Amino acid sequence: MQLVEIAAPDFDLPMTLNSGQVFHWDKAGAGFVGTIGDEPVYLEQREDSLVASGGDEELLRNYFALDHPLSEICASFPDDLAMSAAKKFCRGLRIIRQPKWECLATFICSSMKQVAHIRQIARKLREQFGEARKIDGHRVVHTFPSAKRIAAASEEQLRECALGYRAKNLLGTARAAASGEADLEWWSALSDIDLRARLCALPGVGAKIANCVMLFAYERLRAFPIDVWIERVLRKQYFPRARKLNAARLRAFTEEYFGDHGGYAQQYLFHHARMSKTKGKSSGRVAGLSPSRT
DNA sequence: TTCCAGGTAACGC
DNA sequence: GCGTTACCTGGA
Repeated sequence: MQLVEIAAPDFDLPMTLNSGQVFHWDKAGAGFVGTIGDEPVYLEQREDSLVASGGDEELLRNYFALDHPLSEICASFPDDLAMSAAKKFCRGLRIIRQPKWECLATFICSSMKQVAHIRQIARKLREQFGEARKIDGHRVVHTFPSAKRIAAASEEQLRECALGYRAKNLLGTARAAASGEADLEWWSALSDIDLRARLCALPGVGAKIANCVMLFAYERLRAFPIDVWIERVLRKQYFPRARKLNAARLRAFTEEYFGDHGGYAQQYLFHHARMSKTKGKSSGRVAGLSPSRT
């Protein structure tokens, strides 16, 4: 088999793949199997390098954003307790560059779902509508179905992938993307404001999902998705006594406080909060923060 | 078993 | 504007 080894300093592969930005990588041996675009790939981290079977160096470097100046990005984070703890915990976590349609479609499926379930839905969509590809001639993975392929399915067929009410939204968005009415590639040229507006006009896409897609597929590193995890952290850390704090105010705060790399800061806070919660069984609090009062 | 989750969009005030 | 509610499903 053809192995590629590339230098990958300041990079933590398992953490990056398990941080809730991408949902299709499966553990396999000492590494992971999945796809980058339509390329089937096996990946493994060996100290400061990334070893891959399938895919070339350029593809890997681009997908994992190995060119992001991580230390500079981290240095630009605001200096506070929650941020420092998250920064320490998430060393090597990178915001990757995902294919636009795949990212958009996956996040439409994510609403009101936990990570484990999003993974299941993504897997079913791939198995049902994607194409099988072999890695090293044996291990089979499936590509993510094109917008055209999803658009050709019926809502009923999509519901069989456990999408529930999301099926209608996914189908609507797939049709818009397949017809060219929503030209995801062309949208790269838009400003953050305009891009967000276009995304939010698609069925099943609100502010949160639009921000996820902007961050994970359009490399808009300021985009700051606010979900229930992040909201808990923000409230606890930055507004401990605020009685009323609506979405608009929260958004204004994150925009100003976290700045140009807000998306990275968000991802670090998010991943740290999730991992702290699920690790210590009994303590339902976020590590590094004060316990919640009831 | 029952509850509710990493959200959106429609509705009522 | 702002808060409330229905929408599907399966894991805890």
